[in-house]
Amino acid sequence: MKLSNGVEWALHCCVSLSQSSAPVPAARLAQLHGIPPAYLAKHLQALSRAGIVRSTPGPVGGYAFTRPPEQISALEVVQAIDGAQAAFRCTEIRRNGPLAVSPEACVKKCAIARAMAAADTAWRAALSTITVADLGRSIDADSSGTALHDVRHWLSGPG
Amino acid sequence: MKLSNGVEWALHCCVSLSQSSAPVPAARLAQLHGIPPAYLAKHLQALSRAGIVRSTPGPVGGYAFTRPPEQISALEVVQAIDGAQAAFRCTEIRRNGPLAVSPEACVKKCAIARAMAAADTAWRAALSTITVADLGRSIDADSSGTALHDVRHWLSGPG
DNA sequence: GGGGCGCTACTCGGATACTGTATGTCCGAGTCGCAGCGG
DNA sequence: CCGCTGCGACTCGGACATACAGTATCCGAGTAGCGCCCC
Repeated sequence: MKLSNGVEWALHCCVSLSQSSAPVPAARLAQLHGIPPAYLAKHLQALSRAGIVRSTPGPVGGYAFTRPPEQISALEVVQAIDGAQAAFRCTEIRRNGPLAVSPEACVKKCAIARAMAAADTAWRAALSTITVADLGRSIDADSSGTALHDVRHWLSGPG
Repeated sequence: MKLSNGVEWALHCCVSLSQSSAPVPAARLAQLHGIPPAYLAKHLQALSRAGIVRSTPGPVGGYAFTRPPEQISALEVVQAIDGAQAAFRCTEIRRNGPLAVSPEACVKKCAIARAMAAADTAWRAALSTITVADLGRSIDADSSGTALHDVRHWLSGPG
């Protein structure tokens, strides 16, 4: 099991975006984080499709939030990039082999799928309690309150 | 993010193994679940390397538990197949770009990595509370108490 | 008849191809700002 | 001097290659049981 690399990029970009009221181009976000611009654009498109950010074309365009960062959970960002489906997918092997379970008895998910689903729910619940604004505050605290200011200043500077 | 298919196979095989005191060959487990024998063998090797099962070569050989199923958690099985490392891996992009964080300030994991690690811990905690014996009991309850008996009987039957 | 030995069949284990997803890149469609021109 | 128009540059968006991990398979090494032969 491996989480797409774009998840990390998207979360960092969301924190950066929360520091700018004006739209920020994908290339500028990529430059800020030192990552491939074209590939980051692909992931930002996913955020756009998920309704987390809104894209604006044209010279002063870019990406901006559709809502305040307090209303955007880390779970939303992760699901936008990685998909909402659970990591574990039951292929119903209980219906195979000499002791196959009858289809009528399979209306209920099998115990193994239930256990994995419960773990998945716990994972998503943990992510849903954290907002982009929380992440920004934590990062700011780690840097003694300079990180967010620097980002804000850099984003407002010359392109 | 996608969990290997072998996780499902391994969990089902563990429940089946818990019903046999004698070693069970990989081919027989594959037949019971209707899955590719050669590929299942690969995953059983992983369980063996993790110390969950013990392999015995020879005509009456096969795989058997090293401990009672009450002492084997679903987390152990999942980690044996999928690896113990977390799904999210921080690539430290905060150290890139024009606002790179100094290496001395990176002794602490960044807030985003901490958030993802917390979610991962919740996921693993949920899995660690469930044992192979629990899974067997749940499956048995779903089938009104016939499933485990059938497996036990089938495994003791002719090969 | 009993013990030793060789053979056979069965098991696991790792090395070897193949497929699908994640990664990375590119170019085209659309849009806004700005400069130039006319009134 | 003001408004309109055309151009240009910049933006996103999806379509196109590549690398790696999961999937699937095979054959060789090792072991235990069984039958046979010898004593």
